[in-house]
Amino acid sequence: MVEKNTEEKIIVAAEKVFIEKGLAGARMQEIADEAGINKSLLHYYYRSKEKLFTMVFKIAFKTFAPDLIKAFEGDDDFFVKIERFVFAYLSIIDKNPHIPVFIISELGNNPKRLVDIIGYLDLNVQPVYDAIEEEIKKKMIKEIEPSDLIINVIALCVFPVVAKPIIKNIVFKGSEEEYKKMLDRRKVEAARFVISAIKNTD
Amino acid sequence: MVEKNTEEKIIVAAEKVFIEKGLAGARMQEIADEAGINKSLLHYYYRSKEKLFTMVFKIAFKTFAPDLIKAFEGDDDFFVKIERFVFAYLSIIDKNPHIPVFIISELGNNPKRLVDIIGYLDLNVQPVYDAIEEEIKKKMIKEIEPSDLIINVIALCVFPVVAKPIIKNIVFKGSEEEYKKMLDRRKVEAARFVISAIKNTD
DNA sequence: AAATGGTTTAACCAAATGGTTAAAGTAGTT
DNA sequence: AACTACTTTAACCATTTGGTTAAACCATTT
Repeated sequence: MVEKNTEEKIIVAAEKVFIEKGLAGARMQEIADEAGINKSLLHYYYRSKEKLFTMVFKIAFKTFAPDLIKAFEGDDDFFVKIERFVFAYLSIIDKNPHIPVFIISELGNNPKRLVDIIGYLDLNVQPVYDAIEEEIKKKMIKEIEPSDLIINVIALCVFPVVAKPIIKNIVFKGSEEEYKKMLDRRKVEAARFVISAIKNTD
Repeated sequence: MVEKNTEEKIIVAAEKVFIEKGLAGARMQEIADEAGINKSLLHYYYRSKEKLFTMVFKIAFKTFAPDLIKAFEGDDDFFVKIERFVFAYLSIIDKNPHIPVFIISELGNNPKRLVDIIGYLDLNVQPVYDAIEEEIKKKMIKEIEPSDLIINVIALCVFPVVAKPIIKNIVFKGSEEEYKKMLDRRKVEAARFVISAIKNTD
């Protein structure tokens, strides 16, 4: 048991409830219960549901904005960079498997929310674009739109987790074990798949 | 204006509202308004919100369960099958871009819902597995777990749509046009990417 | 003309919900 | 001892929400 102050306890509880039920489905009482406090105190710290939600959402989003830029700087081989990124990103997802669905759901209900957040994080994808274009110029990889490549890499990481119920039940006939094995395999195989797709064979 | 009976009008209206707001966020009054009827009549046809939602969800899910089996039967070249599937599936998504997020969201909130549905649709993925394994045996494609390949193909189709707000705002800096161009490109490029990844070069 | 099934109106209800208020208690600080 | 910040209790409130009921209306069919 780690001692936590009330503010933190509330955030942790709110995260849990919001991620599980969404903004509309979550109840302030449930968040208070989960935090082991009462509703009055909850409102004492965070004036409204909307404000509390916004905090939680921002935290969740920050956790998941992949640090693409960081992964792609440095002198390492481009393919090694991809391998490292996929492994790192899938490891984060492993630890927080419900966050991607949460973000996608709430952004689906209210895409405007993102506009506020973008300001806080400075996400400049240009360096990654440049790195990809350089590899193309050097004929190390095939011609591809940089944005397409980025989207593909992230898709191969995120989709298996957001579609878990479907994949687990239809592809793996309900086996949690088979599903987990697939996710684990993917930490290496997703990068292999991508590299194999773009590597130049001239 | 096509004349519709009330039952249909309700389903159409319910689809719209549920997809937009989710189960918890949708209001029966709003559905009634959208259908141009009153709440009494709404309950006259569909006794409860939950029942109406279940109907809508099943319809949405059916629309989106990709007909993998159909796409992979026949004598055509395996790579042509992939190309055809990707094109067809992305075209369906084009026409109903909000359904994937809807399914993922609601399944995230209540994964049990899927178990009911699976009975209705007979989804046997075995033939697709077999087809993939045969290609591997014939050394036409590289070694890959069939389930991984299936997941990858669908990920490359679905993810760009479910993550639209993020992709549009971060990758394409808010440009709807650039985003749409990417989706269109993908109808051909996603298959190219996959084929390039798995084609054997021995 | 009577019966039928769909439709409207409008009032109604119980429960839930986000949020408030006020008064009292507690622990540490000055 | 007084002050401060945090915490609890518990009552309270306005609004919303899913759902019901009953009476009347209307068009078609019998």
